[in-house]
Amino acid sequence: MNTISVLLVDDHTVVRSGLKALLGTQGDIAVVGEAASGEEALDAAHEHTPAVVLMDLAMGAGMDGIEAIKQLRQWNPKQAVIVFTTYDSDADIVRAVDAGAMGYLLKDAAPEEIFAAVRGAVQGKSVMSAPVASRLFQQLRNPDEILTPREAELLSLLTQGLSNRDLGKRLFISEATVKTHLAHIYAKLGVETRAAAIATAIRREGMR
Amino acid sequence: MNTISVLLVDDHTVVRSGLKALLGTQGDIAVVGEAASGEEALDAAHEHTPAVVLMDLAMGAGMDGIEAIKQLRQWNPKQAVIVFTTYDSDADIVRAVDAGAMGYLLKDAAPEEIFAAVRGAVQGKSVMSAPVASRLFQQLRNPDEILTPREAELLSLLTQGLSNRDLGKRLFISEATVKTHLAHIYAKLGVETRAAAIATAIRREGMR
DNA sequence: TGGTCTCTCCACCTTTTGGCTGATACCGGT
DNA sequence: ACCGGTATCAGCCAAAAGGTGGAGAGACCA
Repeated sequence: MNTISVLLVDDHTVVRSGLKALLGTQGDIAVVGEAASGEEALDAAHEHTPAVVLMDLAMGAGMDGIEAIKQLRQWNPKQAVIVFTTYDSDADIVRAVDAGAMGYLLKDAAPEEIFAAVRGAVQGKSVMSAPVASRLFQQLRNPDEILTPREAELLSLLTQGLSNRDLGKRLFISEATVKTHLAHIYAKLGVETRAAAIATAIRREGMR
Repeated sequence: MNTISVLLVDDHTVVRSGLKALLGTQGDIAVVGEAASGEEALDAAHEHTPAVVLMDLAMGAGMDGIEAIKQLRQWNPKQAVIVFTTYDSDADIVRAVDAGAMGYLLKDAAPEEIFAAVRGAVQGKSVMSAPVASRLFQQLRNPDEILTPREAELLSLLTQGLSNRDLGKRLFISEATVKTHLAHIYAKLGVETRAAAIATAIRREGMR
């Protein structure tokens, strides 16, 4: 059996060494490189061509994890990337999967889970922590059930092409509140601009 | 027969006096007020409650004609408004009709045409200059045939929620060019934001 | 040849959005 | 009595979008 080359990407040195030690216990897994930022990750991936990239989403400065995943996959569409992060926000999961992540592990995952994810990734299998999987599943089934009534109301008006100012007037709330609601809506829909939110909402049937 | 009260709105004094003299020759038409801006128009309309408002679309400072029409109609939904302007751009026509204009005359219209428009307006009839009518008709029949191929291409990508930068990259043109195309698209669709353009485009069937 | 249309680009300026942080308040369930 | 979710608002800052006006190149047609 071939050994699986792994690239670790995390801005915390301690996490990297911990992972390295952990993965080192497995005969068929070898850490071939480390990176502390998205930029470094790209360089390292080009240099070492690892079979699997284990990536933290939250990175201090520069390119964030999502962007790094996108670019990794752009450079090599077959690159297996596993997200290994502390948080399990709905939006992050969707965006990571969207960007092309093969797996999604929380940092409190059991060692066996991590090994399984790495081995699965090289075979094209998607492995994710149980809580993550259930969230993703729920999200895919009824994506907007998670919007609060107020948010849905706003989204509906948004599809009419109203500006923040107009939305505020229409709903008798301040522009600041409108912005807050919008930020929440974007996060839940997994988009980052009002344009994309409108496109998503309208195509999501019924809202036309 | 009752005399028809008319409010003139135009930022050019000469145009107002010319119109006033012209309308004065008709026994059944009386100019009851004049305004040089959108704001003044609203005040004057509240004060004089004219049967018909003759409004120039292009007004130097402050509220533009379209907005003035909207507000006039909001205050009194039965207010008859006739647009009396120099230009006959497609977008202006659509937007004015949308805002609730009863008629649309070009400034080179024959006196009889103007009289007819005023008399027609109080009866709820829509009167417009021939060239304007034909444009409007064409626009209503196939609203996007007027988009150039390149513009249609851009609009299609726009509905995917792309940013100007992304659009530029995708089409191999500069962001400046993207903005130019967008401005043209907005004008042709009769909207003023990308959000509204997306909503319009997607709902316009087929583009989903 | 001259006019019109389309596509391309630029600079300058204003307004709108979006990201981030933090705060208050009400409700409902543990 | 405390906590999580919802809804409300503020201020600051950076990025994106929109408005205006101008300009050149190529196509096409009268």
